[in-house]
Amino acid sequence: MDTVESHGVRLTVSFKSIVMGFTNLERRSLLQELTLRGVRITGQRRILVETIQAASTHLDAATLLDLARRRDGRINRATVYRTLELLKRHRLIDELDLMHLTGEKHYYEAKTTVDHVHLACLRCGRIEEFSSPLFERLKAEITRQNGFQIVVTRLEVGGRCSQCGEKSKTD
Amino acid sequence: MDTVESHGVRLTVSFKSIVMGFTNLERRSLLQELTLRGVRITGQRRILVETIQAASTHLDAATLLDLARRRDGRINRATVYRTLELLKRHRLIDELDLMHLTGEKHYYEAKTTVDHVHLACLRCGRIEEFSSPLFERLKAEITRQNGFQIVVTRLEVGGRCSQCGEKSKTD
DNA sequence: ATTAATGCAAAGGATTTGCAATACC
DNA sequence: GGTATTGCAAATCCTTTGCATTAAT
Repeated sequence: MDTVESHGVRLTVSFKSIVMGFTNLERRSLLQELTLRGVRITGQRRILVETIQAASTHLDAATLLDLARRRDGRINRATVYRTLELLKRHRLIDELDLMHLTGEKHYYEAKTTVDHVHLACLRCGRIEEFSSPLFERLKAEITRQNGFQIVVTRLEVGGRCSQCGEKSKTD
Repeated sequence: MDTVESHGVRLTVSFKSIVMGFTNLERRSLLQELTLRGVRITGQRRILVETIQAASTHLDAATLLDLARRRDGRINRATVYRTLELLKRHRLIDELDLMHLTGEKHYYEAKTTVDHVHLACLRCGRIEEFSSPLFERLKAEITRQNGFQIVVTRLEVGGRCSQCGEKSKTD
């Protein structure tokens, strides 16, 4: 169990045991938390939020728009950006660059209950996720040593994934 | 002494002890390392590189252009971006977002010999730098557990600096 | 003489915005 | 009816590119 505070609302959430990998990380329930915060859920907003929640990869704004339009063709790009802004403001999604592997766009994902690292393979583009108690300890140290109250973290690592590392030995 | 790999070339380079204005992190000598790599140093390139090296803050492209133009008014924006690209390719500078505190631009700094964290105060915009053995341990763990060869890391943390944290108690 | 670096202006990609139209309570 | 959300198109911000010119070896 743990306590999270955001916008003056204090929530108690339970953590599941987490190893690693995109799907194994426990994620926030976006609609539920928006409702708790008294945010109105309109038809389009619901579709966008559900699309992010259901995503099995990190979505950029254009992909999110595409996916959402399969459910409602009227959804506009501006609404996508405005909804992302809303979710960011409420700290329900994280914004990533994924080391700019593909241009300057951003990627989004439902926040996980425990922060995690993104490992971006500079060769094949594969993204791995990794959470670790060491990361939590580092955060605690930052708070303690700098008197810095952490709100959001973003740790991205670029390099060679294990597969590409193997391959390159015979390149 | 340290070993660096870039573009398939492995170099052993010596680091000079450089103390910068904003922290006491030791930074790479950009001109020296470019020379070691056989990169031609033209007049404009020298100015741009020296400007980055001498900077006491994280520079965005527009600011770098401004500063460099005080030394040579002919320097063009395209040259700035091309030089930054060159330095990135050689892993001599790090590219930062600083949590997008001010728009979508990037910030650049001469690489430090030891990776560090950027703490961005979401309230006052202050940037603090922080390096820690725990960060090194986390990196080692990433390599060990995922078989991931780290080339570059970027850890940015957003929140409240100690000053703003104090203030907000009486807001 | 050949190759690399630069200037210029235009294009490009991602995101934001002003305002009118629409949906929600 | 009044407020919040959305569509549309244009604007904006940051970065990149094509091509002609200039500099470097």
